Amino acid sequence: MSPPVVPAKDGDPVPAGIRVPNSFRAIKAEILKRISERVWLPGELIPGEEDLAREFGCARVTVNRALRELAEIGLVERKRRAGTRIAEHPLREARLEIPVVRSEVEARGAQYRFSILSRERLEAPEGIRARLDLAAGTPMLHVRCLHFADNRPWQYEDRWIHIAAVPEIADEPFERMSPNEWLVKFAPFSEMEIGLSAAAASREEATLLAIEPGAPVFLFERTTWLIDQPITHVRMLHPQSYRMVSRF
Amino acid sequence: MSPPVVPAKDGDPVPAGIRVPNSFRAIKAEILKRISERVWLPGELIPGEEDLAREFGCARVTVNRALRELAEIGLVERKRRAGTRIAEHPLREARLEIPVVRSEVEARGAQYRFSILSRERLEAPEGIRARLDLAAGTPMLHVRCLHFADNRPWQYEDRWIHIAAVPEIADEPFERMSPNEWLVKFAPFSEMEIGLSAAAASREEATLLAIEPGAPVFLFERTTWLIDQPITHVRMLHPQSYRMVSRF
DNA sequence: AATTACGATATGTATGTACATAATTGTCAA
DNA sequence: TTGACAATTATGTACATACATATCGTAATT
Repeated sequence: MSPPVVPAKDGDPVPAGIRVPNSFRAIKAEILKRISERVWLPGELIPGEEDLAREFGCARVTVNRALRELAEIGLVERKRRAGTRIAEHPLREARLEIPVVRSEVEARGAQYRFSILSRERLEAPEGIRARLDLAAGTPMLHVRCLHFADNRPWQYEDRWIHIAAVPEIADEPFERMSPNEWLVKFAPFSEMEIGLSAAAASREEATLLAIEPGAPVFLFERTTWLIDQPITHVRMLHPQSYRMVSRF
Repeated sequence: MSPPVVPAKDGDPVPAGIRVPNSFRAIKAEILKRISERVWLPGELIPGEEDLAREFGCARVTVNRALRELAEIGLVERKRRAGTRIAEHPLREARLEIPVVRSEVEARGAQYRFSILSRERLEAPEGIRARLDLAAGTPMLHVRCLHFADNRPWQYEDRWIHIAAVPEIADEPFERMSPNEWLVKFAPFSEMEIGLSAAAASREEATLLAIEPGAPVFLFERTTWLIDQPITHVRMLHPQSYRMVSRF
């Protein structure tokens, strides 16, 4: 079923006052419904904006917005001349919240504490520089930090910060706030790349995390930029017991 | 610096033809720039849409769209009456694409192949039942499957399917399509829970993935529901070389 | 003092219109 | 057959305008 969302007349200038607000949401919902009820099958071309607008009794722009937002979450695919079609592989995406370590630990009812292992200004190694697209000799801050939950190692953090992008950090001692928290608070970013993988703990990492060398660790890497200015690259290592969860 | 994005006259009906397209992107960029250059600091209230529209020489709706999209990625916070302010804690979330194994392998330029290790109808063990919230005795389909990239083991999949939720699957031999692909194609879901962790390969898993027992593996678990009907629970095991990436 | 009512205000959304842009299709010529 | 080039078309975006809605401050009421 698909009753017109708006009972408006057809093409005449609407006499102001009978507009139905929020209809782009209603249209979004209706389209979603048609997808889930298999009225429109994956891969199928759906009617054009003009047609849908006529069917729903609303403006084309309104349909446009509904479809645009559905395209954003990957449920439909749109191409100019070609039209809109239901995504073949509803390329679903999970939303992973990027947590502040402290909140994450505290959310589990554990006591949070961190300790700075090292903090030095130096040039980043080739690999890091390449990832951040920075020239040799760029001054960077290297901070290594251990996070605890109830005094048990929770995360080992190895971070490189592009000082020029966050000049205030040069004098930050990280006594009260971990680098993680500091950056979240004072260094906004617009782009981010994350990588998730499993790895075997090196001898040093194993010692720090109080596990056996070679034991599996969960590796979470993150690089962030503001516009195109690299900010920081961080490797976060968790012992095997860690589990990242997301539901939606 | 902030030259007006559009050189349009002030308030008179624009004589059609001198509009600047894409200006909402330009405005977005300009605002991002001001954030990154700390013209506007975190927590600060920025001018209203009306003001910005006047400054940029464009329509309020255009500024609205720019700001709306910035709010979507969490860089600014907007409240009616209260105005727009730069986000204090750009509490961001990463979007992890949930791929179809085959596409994922092929996207890396490798050749995809899978093989079914086992396929049996039986009752699920307690742990799985609990996770899916199903009663003892519920008939389920248990499928174990190995996915290859260029003939090297890529993923070991251990899946439980709630037959009542997807009755058509009872007779599916998975000869041409892997369970993963079949479900993606024919079993829509509305809710999903994913878990990411690192683990040590058991002897059996190690044999299947052609790695050493105890070697680190990347474990990706997923449970899906349609409304509140459980569909499937799957454990996907990747050898250490696997890396899940997301950028935006 | 606490509660309620109300007006002011910034953002939110809908509409008709106009033009922009990408991609497909058809046409014609080499 | 092929390559170049238009014509076509669906989506993409801009704008002026109008109304919707949430929420803050303030004034009136309890």
